[in-house]
Amino acid sequence: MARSDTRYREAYNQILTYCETLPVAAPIPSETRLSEIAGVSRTVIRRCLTRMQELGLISWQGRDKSLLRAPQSGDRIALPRSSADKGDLEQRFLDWVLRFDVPANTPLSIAELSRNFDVPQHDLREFLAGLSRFGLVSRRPKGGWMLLGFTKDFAIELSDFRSVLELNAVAQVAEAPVGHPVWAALAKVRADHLTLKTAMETDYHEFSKLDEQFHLAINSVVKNRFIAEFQKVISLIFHYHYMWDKTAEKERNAAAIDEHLAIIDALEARDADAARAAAQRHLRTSKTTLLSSLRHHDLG
Amino acid sequence: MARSDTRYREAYNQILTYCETLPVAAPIPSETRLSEIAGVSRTVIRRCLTRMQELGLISWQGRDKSLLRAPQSGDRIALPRSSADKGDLEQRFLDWVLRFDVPANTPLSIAELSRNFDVPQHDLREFLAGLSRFGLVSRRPKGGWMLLGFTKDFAIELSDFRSVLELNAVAQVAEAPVGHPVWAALAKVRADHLTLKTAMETDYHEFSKLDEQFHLAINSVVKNRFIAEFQKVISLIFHYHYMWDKTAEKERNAAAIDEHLAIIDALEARDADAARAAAQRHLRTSKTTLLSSLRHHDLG
DNA sequence: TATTTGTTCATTATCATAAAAAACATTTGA
DNA sequence: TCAAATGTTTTTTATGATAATGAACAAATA
Repeated sequence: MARSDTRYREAYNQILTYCETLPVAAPIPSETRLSEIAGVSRTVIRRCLTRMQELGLISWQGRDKSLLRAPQSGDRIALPRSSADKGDLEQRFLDWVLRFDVPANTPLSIAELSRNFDVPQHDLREFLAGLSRFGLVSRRPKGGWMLLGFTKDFAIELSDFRSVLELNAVAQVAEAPVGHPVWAALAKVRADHLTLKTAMETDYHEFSKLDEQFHLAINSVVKNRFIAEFQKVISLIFHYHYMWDKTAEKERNAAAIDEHLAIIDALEARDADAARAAAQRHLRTSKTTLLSSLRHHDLG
Repeated sequence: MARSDTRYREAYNQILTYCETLPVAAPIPSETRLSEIAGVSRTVIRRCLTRMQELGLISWQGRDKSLLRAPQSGDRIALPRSSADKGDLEQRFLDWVLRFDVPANTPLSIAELSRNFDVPQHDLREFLAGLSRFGLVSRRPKGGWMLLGFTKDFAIELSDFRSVLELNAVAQVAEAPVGHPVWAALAKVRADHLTLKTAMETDYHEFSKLDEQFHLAINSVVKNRFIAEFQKVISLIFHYHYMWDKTAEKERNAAAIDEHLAIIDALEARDADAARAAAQRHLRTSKTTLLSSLRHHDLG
């Protein structure tokens, strides 16, 4: 069959809502005007008008259209149960991969994913095509898709790439002018880190959020669509791995807090070299953690 | 309708080719074995065998299959005219965008592109979905796609990102061990640069190739799938823009040669700081050139 | 002459479905 | 008997056809 008429249904209800604001017998705006109101083409509007005429809601002859009676809830048209949000797909997909430890080189079934995520097959294909640009999935020779990550090589390369991006960000922060919002953000981050440090014994698992907050602040100075796109994926992957890897979590987090603070210290002192060195130390730790979390998976 | 049977047709011909190596009356291998030979599933193989039986090429009963006569060219099955190569699409698309100066914010018609590039609509959608990860295209609110690049902002961000990647590469080259192949490559690049320099008056347009060669050599030390993926797109874009922007080409190229040589000098001296500084100078020139070529387009 | 509607044409999103793959069950013969 | 082959069923994928939508143009109105 052909495409769904969801657009028409939504437009129809929207036009009804608009008509509710009109008094009975009021003239109805032009088709072009209505199409602007509903954000659809005139074709759809004419379909709406036809139905309204059939229901006796309006009179319509040439360019004379007027409301015959106030629309009622029964006049509305049912919307097909909307499938799950498409924009959310990335998060849910990575969540699935990491939470269930989907191993590298797993064949991905579009049909199955489509069912599980409640998303049309072609949307999934589009999504996977996007991920293949990040080297996370690829097409298989006999058709279908395959999950490539998370091998050791993948983790190493991802970490290295992240380092390149973050060191660049740190360098830019060090050169940010005094009034730049990043300084306020970092001051807040520092305070939150110190607060958590005093309550470390009990709240150490809260660190995950702080980590995100810290890296977000640092990277906020970099206004670059390419970097931003990658950061999204990178931070998701690191974030999830930290979440699920529970070995020595408290010690790990305590160390990370100190590393973060060292970076902030150097930045606030406008010491670019020291900041770079501190960031390098921190990124090396991160890399080690990510790799060891993979090793656990391999063994388990 | 449904998917094409190209796979079957190709497999069939391939099996025929295999059978040509067999003597008449020879037994034919198992279905599983044949499926390995042709690289398809048993379903396809059985379809092939059925046809071969119908043509009287083989006898087939249960697991007894044997060749009745040598296959002839007339036994082969016609292949549908294969549409243009899919892997080549990226190059051709960028070529089209840059060669015809498709302006930013142009709506892209899948139908039209599909005709022009001789590629199924589905494949184009997948391709564009991939590009949207690079911020080159995006989906439009009312459906369809739109070309976003090449605005000034896009060029700036692309250049900046390229700088981040290349400076990282240069730093890694500076630390490469003596026996690393990059040194031989750079020596060759240096020699080629010097050769061109002497013939600059007439052959200055040959520089484009050298530029590619130079940046390829530098980036070859970076083994990283993410960076590699981006470099592909970046180098294509820079490459094409240089090709089409003819203003002051000779002077531009002469200056670039000296900049390249300065970088190589510093690298061979293992002076990382000097190499970084030289690379930064060169990248700044590149950025300026890219931006000015955009400005010309805006005016023309 | 600027809007509005009527009409036609082009494009997109979506689905049904044949082709292909994969999984499972049965048979065969050493 | 059991591994390998075939027979059968189920699942998945790729892809053309097509209704829904958008867009362009022509005619009409006021």
